[in-house]
Amino acid sequence: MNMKGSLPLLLLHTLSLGPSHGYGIAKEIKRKSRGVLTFAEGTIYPMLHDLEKQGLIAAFEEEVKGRTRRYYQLTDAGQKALEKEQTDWQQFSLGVNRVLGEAT
Amino acid sequence: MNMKGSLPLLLLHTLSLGPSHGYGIAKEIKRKSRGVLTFAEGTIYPMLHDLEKQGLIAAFEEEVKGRTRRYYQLTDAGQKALEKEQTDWQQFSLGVNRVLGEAT
DNA sequence: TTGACATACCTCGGAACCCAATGTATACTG
DNA sequence: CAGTATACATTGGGTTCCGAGGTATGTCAA
Repeated sequence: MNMKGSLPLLLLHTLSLGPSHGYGIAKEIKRKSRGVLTFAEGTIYPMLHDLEKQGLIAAFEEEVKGRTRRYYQLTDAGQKALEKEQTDWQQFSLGVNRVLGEAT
Repeated sequence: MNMKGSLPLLLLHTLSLGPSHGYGIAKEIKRKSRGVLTFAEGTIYPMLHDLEKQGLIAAFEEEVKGRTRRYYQLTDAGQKALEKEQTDWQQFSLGVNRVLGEAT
């Protein structure tokens, strides 16, 4: 069980809605979580590189306003990984709530 | 924001129901979470020592069946810390679910 | 009675996750 | 023109967690 690391889940899920780039993903996650989940750039970029190395996401570069942006999109393996991460999260979250909820 | 570490929360909460010892706490958490949250002993004991050093829990030893057991109980500071951990968890959990839930 | 399994404590080394700080460079806005 | 946002990245280090290993006693079935 992976007790920690919700970042891969969040990254994968965000990319499942369409291709995006590091900076944009970070802002999306922050916005949707209403400021609760604010991952630093020093966290996002290395993790993105890691997911790419694992083949869960694929990168392509694109010129936007004279600047090269590095976009990422989910691969098939990434889609599978996302599904696993999601059930893991549900299990984990339910587990914690059960421990907190049950009196004995 | 503390993205990780649900263990202190779980430990503190378990002790808030009454004094217990490392091995027993571990089994309790596993049982209540229905096997989802199974922390290894190599995780539990060092964390217990850490919480004690922080003054959130206090230890006392007791003889049980000819064996010395090291019991822990929540201190006042530990009670406060537990409350903080609980709201942190709710925030975090809600945040993740919001990111996963919102389509855009 | 002997071997297996549960109870109960512990440490060490290392992996994974995450951040702060720092650096680079361009675009927009007042 | 200065400040802020965009956009990428790396380095060093802290925290969290686990696997593997060690020690010792109690219980129960074969």
